[in-house]
Amino acid sequence: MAEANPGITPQPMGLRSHYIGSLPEIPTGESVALCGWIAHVREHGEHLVFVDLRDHTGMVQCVVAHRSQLSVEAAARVTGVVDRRPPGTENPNLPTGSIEIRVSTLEILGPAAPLPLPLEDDRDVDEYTRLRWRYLDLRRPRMQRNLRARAAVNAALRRAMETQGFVEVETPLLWTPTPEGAREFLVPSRTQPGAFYSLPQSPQIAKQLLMIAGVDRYYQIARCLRDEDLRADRQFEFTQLDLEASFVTQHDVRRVVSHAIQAAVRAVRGHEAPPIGEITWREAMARWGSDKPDRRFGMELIDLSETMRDSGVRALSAPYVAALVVNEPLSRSRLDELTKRARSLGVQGLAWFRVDSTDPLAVSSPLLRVVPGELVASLVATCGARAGQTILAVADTFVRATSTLGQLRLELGRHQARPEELDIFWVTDFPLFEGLDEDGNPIPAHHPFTMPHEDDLDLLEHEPLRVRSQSYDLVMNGWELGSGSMRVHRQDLQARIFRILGLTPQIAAERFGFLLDAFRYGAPPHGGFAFGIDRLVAILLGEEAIRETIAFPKTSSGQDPLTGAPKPVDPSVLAPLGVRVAVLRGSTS
RNA sequence: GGACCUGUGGUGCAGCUCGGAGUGCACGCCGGCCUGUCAAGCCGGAGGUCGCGGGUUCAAAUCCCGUCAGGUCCGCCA
Repeated sequence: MAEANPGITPQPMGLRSHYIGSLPEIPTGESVALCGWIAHVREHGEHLVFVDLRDHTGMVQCVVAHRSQLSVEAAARVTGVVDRRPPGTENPNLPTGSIEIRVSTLEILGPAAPLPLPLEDDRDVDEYTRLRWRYLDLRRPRMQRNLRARAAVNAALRRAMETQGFVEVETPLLWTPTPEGAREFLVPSRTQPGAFYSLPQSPQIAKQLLMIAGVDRYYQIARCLRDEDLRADRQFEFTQLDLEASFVTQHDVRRVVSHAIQAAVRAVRGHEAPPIGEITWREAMARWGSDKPDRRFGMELIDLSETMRDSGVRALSAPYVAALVVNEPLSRSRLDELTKRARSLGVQGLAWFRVDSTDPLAVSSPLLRVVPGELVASLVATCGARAGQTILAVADTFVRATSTLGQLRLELGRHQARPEELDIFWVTDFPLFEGLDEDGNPIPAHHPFTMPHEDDLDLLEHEPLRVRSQSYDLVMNGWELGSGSMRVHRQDLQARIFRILGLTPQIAAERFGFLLDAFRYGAPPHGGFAFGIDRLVAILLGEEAIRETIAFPKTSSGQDPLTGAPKPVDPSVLAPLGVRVAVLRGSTS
């Protein structure tokens, strides 16, 4: 995988004269003082002991001529002389493999008890154990690489934003509850007992106020907090590069973001990023069944709506019919599993046609009784399916049919993606709303401050689901890296959208009155973006979970095995906050 | 809220289908030997509430129910 931070070795100070990574460049015979941790000890009797000393820049073999009490992972300081290794004993697997340190002193600065987990990079260790002893887990070279790669990305992003004229402004962590959107973490107020701050899901509203304040170009490496269930790519708290600019178009915003992403790729990978492409939301859904498609492998969906129109086949009659060709003859039991999976994703069923041979056309399918032969033939032809392949088809609404097959496509084909390949592109023209809630009100696809497409403004009241938005996502290797939009900056339009969302003027004023107020005083047109740094770093490093890029992450149930957080607190602590715990356990509703 | 996988000396696993003594492997740890190894090697040793609770059975790591924890996914994530 990529080497993070190649070649950067800090100036030594304090107890050390050199970092281990710089040793190959210094002349033999030079005296050095090295500090680090004892990685391995190899004893050959009393008068020859090899000690591998490791710091974050590398590892070197130290030759000790007398036995002493040594424990693995003790913090140690070695003084001695750099020496060429005797011929035949060089280790080509180590950058320092042609030299060794002839040790004059070896001090144990911090002895180490036997370790509760192995520190070799390639050893699997249970996640709980890793997090329980995170400070040891982080000592592993891979985690050191990850932390340092993340620091390099942060630095590169700051540089990229500064050179593009953006101003870093910090916004409050103690913010006001905004009940739209993600579930929020609440913080009880001591000075106003019974009232609560909330931790921000993002600095969205704050940065819009900064635009009204005349900041013009804002950015921040911002911590965001959302009290939603955790995933491999989601933690309660995560970090975004957040930015916003005034008097700009979405193309300006996207150009700024592209520069930042390219700087981050350079910082970690040491090479240029591939060109950043662009597709519409509709195309992403139609071809890959996802608004964040992984395009590093094929298996594109096929539109069978025309082929099946007026066919009279009930199982394949719906507004939209999508198909996916799998490059193997799936077994009956596998197809049953896939059908179950498709149902669990919310569709009625999964149709399948297995092409057993092409000449003569022999197809297996439970639908052969109801689908005429010529229709089967044209269906197979439309899909371009060959002998030995299986066609999966779903008939439903456009979104349900494509996203169900898109999920199956991922599960069946993801292994084909080359992990080191980077595929980065914009997804544009999202719908403004993604459906209706139980009261029949539209649900914002992005957030309620997103500017509708100018051409679709007339549809807002009567056909809200057809309204496109001026929003754009950035997708990288099948992960949603971030999203942004042009914002509503006019009070009348914002009030209109709140009304369409079903918020009465009273409620809108209560929750967002301060924002609507601000729009009355010369709000500039503005737009911005935010993308997840945890995810960006994970992708650039080839890690599959953002936990690997975070120093102290939580488990999937939101706990921290190292500190034991979250913990109950004493009622005497809660009383001044105006808080009393009513339900200790067994209930979350 | 739901689905699936996992839980066995400090670590990683096998054993579980077909119930029969805590049986096995690798790493680590402790002791001994060893002057050119490099994930050193050789010899010896210690170390277990088979996650927890209940049930079935003459007998449970193994079968059943519940529960807790870790992971992945669905819902959720403006």
